Amino acid sequence: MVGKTIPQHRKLYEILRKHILDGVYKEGDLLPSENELCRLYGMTRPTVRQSLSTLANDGYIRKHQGKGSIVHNLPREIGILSISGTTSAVGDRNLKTRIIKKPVLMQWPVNFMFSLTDLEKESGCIYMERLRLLEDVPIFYDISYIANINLARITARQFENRSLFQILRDNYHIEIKGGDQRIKAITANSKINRFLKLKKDQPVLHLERRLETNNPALFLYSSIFCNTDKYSIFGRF
Amino acid sequence: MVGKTIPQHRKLYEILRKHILDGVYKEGDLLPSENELCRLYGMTRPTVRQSLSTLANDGYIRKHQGKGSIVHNLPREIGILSISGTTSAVGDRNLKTRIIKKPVLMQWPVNFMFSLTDLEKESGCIYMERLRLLEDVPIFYDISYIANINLARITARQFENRSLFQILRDNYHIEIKGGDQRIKAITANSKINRFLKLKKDQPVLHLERRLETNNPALFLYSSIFCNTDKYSIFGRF
DNA sequence: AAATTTAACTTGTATTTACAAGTAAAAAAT
DNA sequence: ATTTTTTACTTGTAAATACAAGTTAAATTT
Repeated sequence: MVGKTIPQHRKLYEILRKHILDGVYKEGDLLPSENELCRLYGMTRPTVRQSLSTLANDGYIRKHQGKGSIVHNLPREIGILSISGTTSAVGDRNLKTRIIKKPVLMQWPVNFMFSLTDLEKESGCIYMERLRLLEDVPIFYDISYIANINLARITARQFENRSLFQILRDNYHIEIKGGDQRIKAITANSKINRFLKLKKDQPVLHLERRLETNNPALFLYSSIFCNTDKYSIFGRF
Repeated sequence: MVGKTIPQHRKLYEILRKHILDGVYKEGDLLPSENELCRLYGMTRPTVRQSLSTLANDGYIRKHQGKGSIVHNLPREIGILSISGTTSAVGDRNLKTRIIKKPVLMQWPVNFMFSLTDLEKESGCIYMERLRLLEDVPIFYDISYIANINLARITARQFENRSLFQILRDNYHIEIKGGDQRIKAITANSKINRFLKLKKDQPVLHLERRLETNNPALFLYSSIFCNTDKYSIFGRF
């Protein structure tokens, strides 16, 4: 029932993306030509072109008419601007998660940062707070809100060092489709200051994000406080 | 010589985009189906699909298999995250530009924020500083750097209340193709403080951007300080 | 009346074919 | 030797076709 066939263009996308990330194709390299990829992977050109188009959109390559597709695998730093989750952005390697408040079911806050649908308001809100550490240095303080729509037993699950996205995907078949966010520079309150181990009056990046999922009624909200002293937030467009 | 034919899929993209921005299709509306667009504009489905795919990538619509393409024209606030220039992002209406330092040709700063090619280093750098005001409130302090490559007489041009991108497009046929940026929350120095009329110790958003153009050797660099007290930086992904 | 099935839509995937346009290097002419 | 032209690549655009898969509402059955 869950077993869906993965389209060919997606397969090739994943293969090429992995090769780029693994360094098989390096920054500035030309990818094999479209016709060559057709031969190599037994696909037709429109299919290959769809893979390359997605790669270009995601910033992994840049296409040049008459020349080819050039790898553009910049160091991504903390790329949470264009990529869905903190985990996939940084790369799971050195990012640890510490749960500050375990997920609980509660009412939505008054004057919530985004406007909510009636269904969301009725369903109530699953709330949690997590601290994300990069090489044992606290970088993100992450407050998450999800409407309690078809998420049975979620408050009982194990969140430690596991991505929220991963849990939603594995247990509830929920995928992130896109979203939008607002960014501000603020002075943190004492609680954020304590958790992020900030110096006095150190400015903090504040992100308010609304993520859309494959369930049109279900959104993920998060309020993220980010220490940008050592690391930058990085994005491509 | 400059007159290039615009592809059909691009034409349809522009038409639909304009209709969305003008409110012909409103937030939540279904666009005409792909087959209907084929009939309406005399194109085949792959061509129509290319237009819709670009619209979806740019965040104007969201596609749903079996349902259709749904308009997704959120208010974009100050969307300089995903859109190329400050002007196009905010909408030219209320954004004024005040020149602080007129463009001059100079050497690149030592320890420049991005790594430069040898050609860029040799060419020297066109430097300028501008203040951007939204409804007469200073919002952005914008420091721009461009390599002096085929930009004859640029230091003599009129920049007041004209987008840098517009000048480059109109006079030099340079288009922005993409780019990347880093974002930090910082405490501004006294100069930035003065121009942005900040309160004491008010945090400021700092963006360092590198924009790529249709000339593979030419990049636009800018260091932008942004007062996010009243407005947020906005982005879609 | 309610539940189920069917039919008529929608977008998604994929192939095949053809030519246009840009790039770069080899070949030819100067 | 240098310049120009040709050639052989590359990606871009576009059409015609076919079927898969998701959605919705009408038709049918229960």
